[in-house]
Amino acid sequence: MSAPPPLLDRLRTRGWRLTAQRRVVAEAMTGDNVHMTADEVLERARRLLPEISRATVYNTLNELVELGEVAEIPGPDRVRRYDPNAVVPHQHLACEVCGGLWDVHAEGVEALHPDPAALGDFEVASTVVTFRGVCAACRGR
Amino acid sequence: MSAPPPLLDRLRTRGWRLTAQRRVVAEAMTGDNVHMTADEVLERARRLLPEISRATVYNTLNELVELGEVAEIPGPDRVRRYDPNAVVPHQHLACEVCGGLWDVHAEGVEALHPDPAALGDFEVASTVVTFRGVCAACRGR
DNA sequence: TTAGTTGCAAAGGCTTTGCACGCGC
DNA sequence: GCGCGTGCAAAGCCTTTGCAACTAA
Repeated sequence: MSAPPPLLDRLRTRGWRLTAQRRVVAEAMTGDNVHMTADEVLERARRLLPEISRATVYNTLNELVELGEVAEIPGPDRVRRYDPNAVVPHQHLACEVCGGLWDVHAEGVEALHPDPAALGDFEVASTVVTFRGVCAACRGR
Repeated sequence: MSAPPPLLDRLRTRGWRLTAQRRVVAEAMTGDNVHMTADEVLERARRLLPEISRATVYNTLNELVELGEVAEIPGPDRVRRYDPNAVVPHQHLACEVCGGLWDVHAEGVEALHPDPAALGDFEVASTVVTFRGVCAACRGR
């Protein structure tokens, strides 16, 4: 059925100061199965607002991450990717060759718990599951 | 009791060309101090062989990863960490504040499988599970 | 011998920062 | 008007690379 409220609506509600740049970044992040690098976000944002700067895209992405609206995904390469779908729990397929990322669902994630003995005073906030391997495109090469 | 399965022996068997530098990197990776950054490996290696260069440490670590003897762990920060324990499956606790990593074991990892419908032609090689949160030391601040 | 390894320094790629100007509220 | 947001360029950090000298097998 209906998805959670659009990113921009959620942000407005939270009193986020709205500028053309921020709107455009949020718009660039909208959509399904989107896992863009900061550079890809910049590229998309520039189609809507050509004067936007790289620094602003980085600033805005970092804020969205801090607000918990967007998730930062560490992948096999060192490039950060951003997942607008932070609200809906899901897992990822990560290609070790091209660094690409795709959403996937897996069962049993909630059942995973670290051994309490080894946990000590570590406070777990989230469980990240990633299936690493090689994507179809990279296998063809 | 029995000596740990020496990384160096495995490598020799595989026809790895053995140099002082490589031996020292392998030694630096041995032990319980298990999730070092390249810089930390360099520091330890230098205690044993002061002339070793940073580039050689990077080269050697990358080789060990390619050989499957060491695992590269992507964390919340962009710094790569190296896990000599690649042979024994285990999971990690990752501190989002300081970037620290600790081994932990969790049950049910083998039972995780991505939804085949979304998998397509992606070939899964391994399943990575990380519990993200805040470590005891960082919570104290 | 000789192919593979090392060290140095420089380059590379991604991200952050300092500061002056501009704009939403 | 005030204070936060933006843009630019430069710096920062981690990692890789080019190349000449060296060395294990």
